[in-house]
Amino acid sequence: MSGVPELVVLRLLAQREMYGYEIARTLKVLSQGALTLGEGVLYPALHALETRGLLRALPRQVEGRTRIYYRLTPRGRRRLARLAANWQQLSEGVGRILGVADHD
Amino acid sequence: MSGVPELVVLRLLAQREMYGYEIARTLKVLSQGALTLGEGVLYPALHALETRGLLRALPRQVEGRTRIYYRLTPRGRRRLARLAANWQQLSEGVGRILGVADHD
DNA sequence: AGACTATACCTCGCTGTGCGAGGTATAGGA
DNA sequence: TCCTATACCTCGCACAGCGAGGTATAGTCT
Repeated sequence: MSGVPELVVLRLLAQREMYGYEIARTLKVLSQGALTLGEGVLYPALHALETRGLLRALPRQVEGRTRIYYRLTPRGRRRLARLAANWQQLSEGVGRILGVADHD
Repeated sequence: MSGVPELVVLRLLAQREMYGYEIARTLKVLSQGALTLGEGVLYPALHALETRGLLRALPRQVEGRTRIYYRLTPRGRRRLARLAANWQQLSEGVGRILGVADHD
């Protein structure tokens, strides 16, 4: 399947550590609304990524609320590279098919 | 989700009518292997699209074998337009996220 | 004749993703 | 007091995607 949520989460965390709610907001802004991860997608995804050893969780108290920051592990970084390459391929493949003008 | 199989099938059929096996081969070639629809994906997808009125089936006998050609209906054409636009948005959104150099 | 490959269709059943809906709790403004 | 924003969470459904397997014909090679 697409694996888009996993891909974009890893990509954001490759730049700097972020917490869940922040990731959701950032994705919405960056993609200009084209890619909105609901919390029912995001949080389970983060937990799965952590369990699989691609992220490390760093809980912190900020202004009376708990934030769980996530940081990419080396394995996570490798995984990101693979997923990004896959996406690139898929994206180009689909683009090529959408773009065929007339092809015997 | 992505809906990529549906999208590319509709796109191919928007050019000319094709039969299942041909669609599979064509996709493989056009996408340069990046997008291979297994028969377990393709045939059920074609049936679903026909049931939903997006395709019309045209069985023909060719050299002793049955081929089922599919042709896009007007509804199918409209559906394709919507899916293509969605894909464009998603693709650009993901691209923007993957491409962020440094953002703070 | 027998075996194998390519063409051409099909179904069944699993897996896992994606997702909405709902739930908890704190801080702060109206 | 109530509502909104922040910040986390889980449950359970729906459904796509996919492999594996099955049928049948035509042609080729041995």
